[in-house]
Amino acid sequence: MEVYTIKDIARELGISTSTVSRALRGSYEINPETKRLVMECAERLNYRPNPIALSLKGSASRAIGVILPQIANYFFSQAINGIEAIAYNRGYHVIIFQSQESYEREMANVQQAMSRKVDGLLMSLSSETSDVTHLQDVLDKNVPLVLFDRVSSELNVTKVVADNFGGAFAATEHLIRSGRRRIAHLTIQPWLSITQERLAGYRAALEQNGLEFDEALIRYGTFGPDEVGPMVDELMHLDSPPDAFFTASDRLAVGCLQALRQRNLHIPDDVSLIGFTNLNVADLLDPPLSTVVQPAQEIGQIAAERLIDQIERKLRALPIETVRIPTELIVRRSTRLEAVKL
Amino acid sequence: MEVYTIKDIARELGISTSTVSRALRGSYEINPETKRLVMECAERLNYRPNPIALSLKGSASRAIGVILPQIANYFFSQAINGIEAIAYNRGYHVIIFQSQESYEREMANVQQAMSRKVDGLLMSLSSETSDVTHLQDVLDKNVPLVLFDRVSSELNVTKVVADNFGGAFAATEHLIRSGRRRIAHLTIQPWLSITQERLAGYRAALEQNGLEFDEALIRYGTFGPDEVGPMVDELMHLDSPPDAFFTASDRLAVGCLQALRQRNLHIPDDVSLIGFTNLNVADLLDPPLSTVVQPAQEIGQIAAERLIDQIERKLRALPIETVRIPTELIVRRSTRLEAVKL
DNA sequence: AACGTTCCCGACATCGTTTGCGCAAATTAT
DNA sequence: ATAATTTGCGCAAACGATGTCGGGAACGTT
Repeated sequence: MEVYTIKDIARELGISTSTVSRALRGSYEINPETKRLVMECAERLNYRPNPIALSLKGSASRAIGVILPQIANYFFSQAINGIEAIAYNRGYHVIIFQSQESYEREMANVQQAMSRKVDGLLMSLSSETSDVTHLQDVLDKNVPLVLFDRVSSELNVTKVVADNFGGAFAATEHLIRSGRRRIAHLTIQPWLSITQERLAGYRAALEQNGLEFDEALIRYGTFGPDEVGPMVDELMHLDSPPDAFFTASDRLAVGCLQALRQRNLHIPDDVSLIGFTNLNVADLLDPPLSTVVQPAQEIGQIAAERLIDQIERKLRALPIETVRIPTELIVRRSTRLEAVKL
Repeated sequence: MEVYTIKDIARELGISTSTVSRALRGSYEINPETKRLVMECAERLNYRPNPIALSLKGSASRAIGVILPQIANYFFSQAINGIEAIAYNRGYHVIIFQSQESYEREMANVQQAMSRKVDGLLMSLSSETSDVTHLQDVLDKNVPLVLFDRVSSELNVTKVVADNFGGAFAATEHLIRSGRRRIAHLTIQPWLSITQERLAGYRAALEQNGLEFDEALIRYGTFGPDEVGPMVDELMHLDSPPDAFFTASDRLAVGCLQALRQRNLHIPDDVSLIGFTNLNVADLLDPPLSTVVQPAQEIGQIAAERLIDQIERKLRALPIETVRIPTELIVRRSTRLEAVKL
């Protein structure tokens, strides 16, 4: 388990380190025979180039940085899984940073990732982030950047997102078709791309079905603890309370389910509930929760692929684009009114 | 957002880099006035030492490596959360590696972590790992190592674990007290420390309550997909089938719940179910799931604290010990027979 | 006046690797 | 046979920071 350097190989073979280095990277100006010897020796000693030294030199560190709000979250942990799988296959390490939904920490994370000389950066923005100059700096330094899930329209980079509009549209339309008319939407910070897209899908479904969009039915969460209960209370005390809840995240869906049950509101008799979530136990809940599933792992995989493509073909600029992954509507009992009649 | 080096400060102040370096680390042999100037300049330029260069030099990299089987797992993602919180507070970065339950990958991860010159290593063993010489190598190189959750008795290092014996004992006793006599135990690979401890707790509870330990009621999972259904089928076709299931992990608990429901076995009328899990939606399941909760985040925190303590007080060897964090039994409807009578 | 101490600070080597340049030997062209 | 080219390889300088020397200036001591 000793760790050998290029020097060891050089000494072993009685040649210079430059020659070893060039031989290992297959330079044309090295004698094929020498190359063979070097390769053989490197193999024998189980030589692995020191990533630290490489990074310091400014060349590839074969590490990509991932900055996201929270690891302990169904969506993100699955996304990381996808990222890690691709990165591993293509020979990259993943260095993970959590912004904890803080703009401050996100900026610090970016700086640290840069000083660790990552070859590229994969990010999902914190909920506090509205200014993206720290990311523009990354781009200015020519470090590839791919955004996923929570993206910013102000940056001209590749983005990988779920079809938030389509998912929200489908969820809302499903609720309308099952007879709901007052559909509340619990969502997160309004300036986030995903919030806006989901809200737009929700609104479009309402309007295309001849229903009025009512701002009073929208609630914006802040990732605080136990914030869903009060929101539900407020909504249920409206003159015209909601008959359905459409939530925009894992946490909100679970919180809402909990709040509704605590208040003895029966689902789906009193109100329907549908979530935008990656909860893999959704069908084991009481009642089984209808959801719009976003393929978190796939989003992570595609984001990682795009990033590594960019890293490796730096010269030939790859097209900047927004990849939109379809979501899937899964109807379960929490929105299935007929089921109640059984 | 420019990034400055020690050279920039040296040039700015017309002094040498050595002086700047020493001034920054408060060496006694630098004129207080010079120190002040350097500090001030560093502050002004927002100087941050380059972690890569530090690592190369062999000194602290202020990064700790975390190697664990899977990120997308309730327990581990919460543990990472705890680790990251402590690491961040104490100025360390966290580099995460997933072994994907593979011994091969775990060894590769260890090598990579070492070549990235992490200051210390935090590990939970893959389910394939029985040989730990790769970790002994780490210790031989004087790199601090702390194991958590899945630990090995063959290594003389600090370990942080849940009270697996106590938790299993409590769960089993609870089942016995509620009238169960044939308690099946679904667990994971038998050579893992947590498996053995939980099994021992289960067995002790049985024997102290005058019940026979029956090997036929034990099933060992392998992290394969959909493996729980067949296990349940086998058990229910025994001459004397179980009247309760005690599962050793998140995945098994959820899988078991699903399997039992698919087979129309009513919980807890037909069989009770209790899990050893960190599922935070356990009380929203149908039925709400009794669990032994292990404080994943706390385990992560304590492990990180111990590791960083070891890193920073390398000289004075800290005591090696096994920290055992209490678990908590939470009884919900899945094991509450009386509740059925409502 | 000559010597020994302190006090500050700079030159240089170092970590592992890459890379520009140059140099000798081997090969080809004249 | 001499000149021009090619081939194969080594030297040394970087990357950013630290640490080992050692040296000059300003003291105090005989």
